[in-house]
Amino acid sequence: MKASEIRKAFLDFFHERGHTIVKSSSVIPYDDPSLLFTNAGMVQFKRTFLGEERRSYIRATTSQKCMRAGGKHNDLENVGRTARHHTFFEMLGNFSFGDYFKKNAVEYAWAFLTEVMGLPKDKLYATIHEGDSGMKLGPDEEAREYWARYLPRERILTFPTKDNFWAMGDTGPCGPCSEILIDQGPEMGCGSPDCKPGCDCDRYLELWNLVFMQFNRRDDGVLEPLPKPSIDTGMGLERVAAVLQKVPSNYDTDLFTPMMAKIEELSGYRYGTTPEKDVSVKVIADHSRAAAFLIGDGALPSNEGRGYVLRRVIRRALRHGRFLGLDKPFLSDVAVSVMVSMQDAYPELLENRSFITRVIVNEEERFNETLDVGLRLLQNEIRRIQDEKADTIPGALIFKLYDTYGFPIDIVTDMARELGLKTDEAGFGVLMDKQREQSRAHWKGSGEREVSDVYRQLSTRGVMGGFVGYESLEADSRIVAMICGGEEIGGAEEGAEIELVVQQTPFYGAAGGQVGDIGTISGPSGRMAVTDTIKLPGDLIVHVGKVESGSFRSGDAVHLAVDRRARKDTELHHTATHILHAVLRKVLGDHVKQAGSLVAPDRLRFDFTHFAAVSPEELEEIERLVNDEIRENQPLTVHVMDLEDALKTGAMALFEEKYGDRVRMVEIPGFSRELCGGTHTAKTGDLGVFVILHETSIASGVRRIEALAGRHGLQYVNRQREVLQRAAATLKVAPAELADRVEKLVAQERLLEKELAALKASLSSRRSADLFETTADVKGVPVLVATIEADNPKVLREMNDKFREKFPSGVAVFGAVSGEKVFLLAGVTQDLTSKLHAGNLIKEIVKEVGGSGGGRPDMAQAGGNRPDKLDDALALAKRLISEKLG
RNA sequence: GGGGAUGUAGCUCAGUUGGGAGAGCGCAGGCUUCGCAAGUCUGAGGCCGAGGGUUCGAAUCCCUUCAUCUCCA
Repeated sequence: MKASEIRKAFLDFFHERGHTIVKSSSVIPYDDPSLLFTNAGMVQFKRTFLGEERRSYIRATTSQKCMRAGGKHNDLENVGRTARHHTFFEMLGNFSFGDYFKKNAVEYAWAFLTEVMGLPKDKLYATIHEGDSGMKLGPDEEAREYWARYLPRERILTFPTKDNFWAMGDTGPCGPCSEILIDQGPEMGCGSPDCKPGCDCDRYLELWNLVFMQFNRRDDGVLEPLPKPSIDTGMGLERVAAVLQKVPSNYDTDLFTPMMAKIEELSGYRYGTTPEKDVSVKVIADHSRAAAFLIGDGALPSNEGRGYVLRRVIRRALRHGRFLGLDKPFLSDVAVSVMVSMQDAYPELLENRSFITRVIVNEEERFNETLDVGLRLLQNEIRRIQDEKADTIPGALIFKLYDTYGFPIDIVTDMARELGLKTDEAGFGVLMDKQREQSRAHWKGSGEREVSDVYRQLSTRGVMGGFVGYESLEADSRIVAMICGGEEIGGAEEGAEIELVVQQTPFYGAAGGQVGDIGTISGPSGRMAVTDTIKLPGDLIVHVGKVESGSFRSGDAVHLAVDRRARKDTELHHTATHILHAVLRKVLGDHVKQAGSLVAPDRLRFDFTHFAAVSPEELEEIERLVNDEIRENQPLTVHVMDLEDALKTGAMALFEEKYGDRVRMVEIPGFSRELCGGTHTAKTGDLGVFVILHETSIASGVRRIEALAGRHGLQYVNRQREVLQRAAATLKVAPAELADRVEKLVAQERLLEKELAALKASLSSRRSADLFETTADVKGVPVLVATIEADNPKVLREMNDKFREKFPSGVAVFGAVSGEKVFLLAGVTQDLTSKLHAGNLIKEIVKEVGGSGGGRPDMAQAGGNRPDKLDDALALAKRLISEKLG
């Protein structure tokens, strides 16, 4: 049975049993900063399980894209070395949100595995939680009884908390779980005499984990039963496929063979001939899948967070490619085979083909740069080691190369072997462990987003403000909650800064780049200025502001009025953003994708993926095309429809948006279709004008355009004109001639500067010539000690230079007064420094003027703050010089 | 989240108890050449990432911050 058939059979099976088939969410969980990646099927339902979000269904089934790299679940280094470890994988799951519980979960799982998949009943085992005295829990007898309907009791095993109890965090939903294992026979096992279910080897393979979400763990650790227990299950597609296709490793399933074949083709290596090289093939196959999916879902290689994991995955694959003798860019080719083999289930990959391959190729090039830098350092160090007649590359060096410069260890060992050197890998290991230890010690846990408890409780209570702001900018409603300083309050007086939730509101809560509305809320006895509106998970719209006059009480009837002008200006910029997005794709190419956006009343900012700077010509064309579209004055239409239907129309959907089942599609007929929850103008002509302010780089592969529309656009143009007119008026020319005139002036100025410099030079050389006339002869050495005019030390240095030009051998001491400060400089030509050290000399004489200084033997500077004593200092200099030269 | 490293001319980099901002390549011009390459001479080009502090004086020391690279979690 092909993996794609298994995936489909699973979803169909649960669909027939009343489950809604839900699309896999992005592997990047944009609305959950506590998670690096989606690592299980339940991630997209987390808030539903917590009761903070309601869905239109109570049973769901998914095939979820998942990623695990690092952390407790998966060590990157294991990937490729075992039959089961992956970075990217697909998780099949069925979910019940307070609907069915253990009985059906067990029944469904059993029926699917034995009847649909046709697995042998006598080879299956089930495990249950054995209980935990610490949690005051007995064995999960309920689950045992349901399993006993299908399995003999000796094949129902009990496992302790660490294996069979699941929790989302230290507090919150948790419960026992139950796993289904299959005995694949002794030939798949480790051969150990005490091999039994639970053994780490592949004989008794864990197939499916059923989580019985039964309790809520309170802050004090007490487990209280949930009123509506839920079900969350997960079965790795790669595993089931391996079992059903009767192959020893996930890598032998049809999920991986296309990539494996591609790697064989590119490298000429035959899989199965050398165990170490097989590992490399598997690593590349796995990582190319992960890279393709991550980039497809909007991740880009970077130096932190998710992007860094992506970068590492790509680089690991490249390194393993090297082991197979692949030295030219190859990974994008393998990634294409991922896209092709996955096109039925995930067509979006192939649609993004040019973008994904480009990102990978780009990263291959950057990696080569990293290698070059490391290689240069390594070669320098090796030369030093050989000079010192040592024979070992120290662990500290290997560590530094790896830790600081990202230079792979295996390249170091390779080079060492070629040169007959040893490598201190033990020393490296020690430092590596230390680094790990240090990081772990400082680990403060994942930073769960600060949605304060108050709001969590509110959404649990079912409080959510309905949004009516698409149709109207004013509404009457009632206060359902007031919050101040993170606490729910019953009322607030004048001057209080509060947050307010009402039953329905015309205020748009910041989302999708569009900023929150401002405006006023008036009640029976008070008025509040709303300075921001935010939207929290669970569609909770919160008005932030200050009570301007009077007071408010929870439950008050209120009138809400959005600031019209600000909202209208914001809408212009939002519509402008859509037009810009479409135009960018037209001018620059389909690889352009929104990577961030800010829509404010006074400006818009649009970040997008693109690999080069946008040329001035392109920018001009972009600006022109946007304005053309504005003049078309097309009406915008908004359709509310099912997500699936919307996607079928080819509407643009963004990575970072989490869409509900019903979405708004904003359309400019024949020009742009985007899924968007924001607010827009009625017609494109409302924008009036569109002006690009500038285009910059914000990260590798990501560009940013800032622009203005409407009255702010006009204002900007006006301001430019004012500047132009002012400048033109100052120069008394017509604006059109300004540029020419400025160029002329600059040329003239340069000329004048040169003349001035020449004049100054001749003047000072005449002065210095006069000055140098006063040079004394001390024991045959020209010595000049003089006060000159200078307002900075640089003049003294120049004077010293001139002195040296005139006297190839000599001593000069210059002093100057500038305000409250004194500058001193002593110059001694090289041939005399053995007799007289300029630094020592200056240190002596500067004491007279109350300062300090120093320098080299041939040149030293100092400064003090007693100008009246300068003559004393110079007199001292003369004495000292005579002494030294004598 | 924790560590390490790097920001100096258009590019690649050097810059030694804190004491004149440099090299190579590239660029412009002169010489040479029928022309080009090469050679040679001359020249332009730097808030030494940003902001504070210490100091007579900071590219250099201290603090803060930004960007980039990299390892660990």
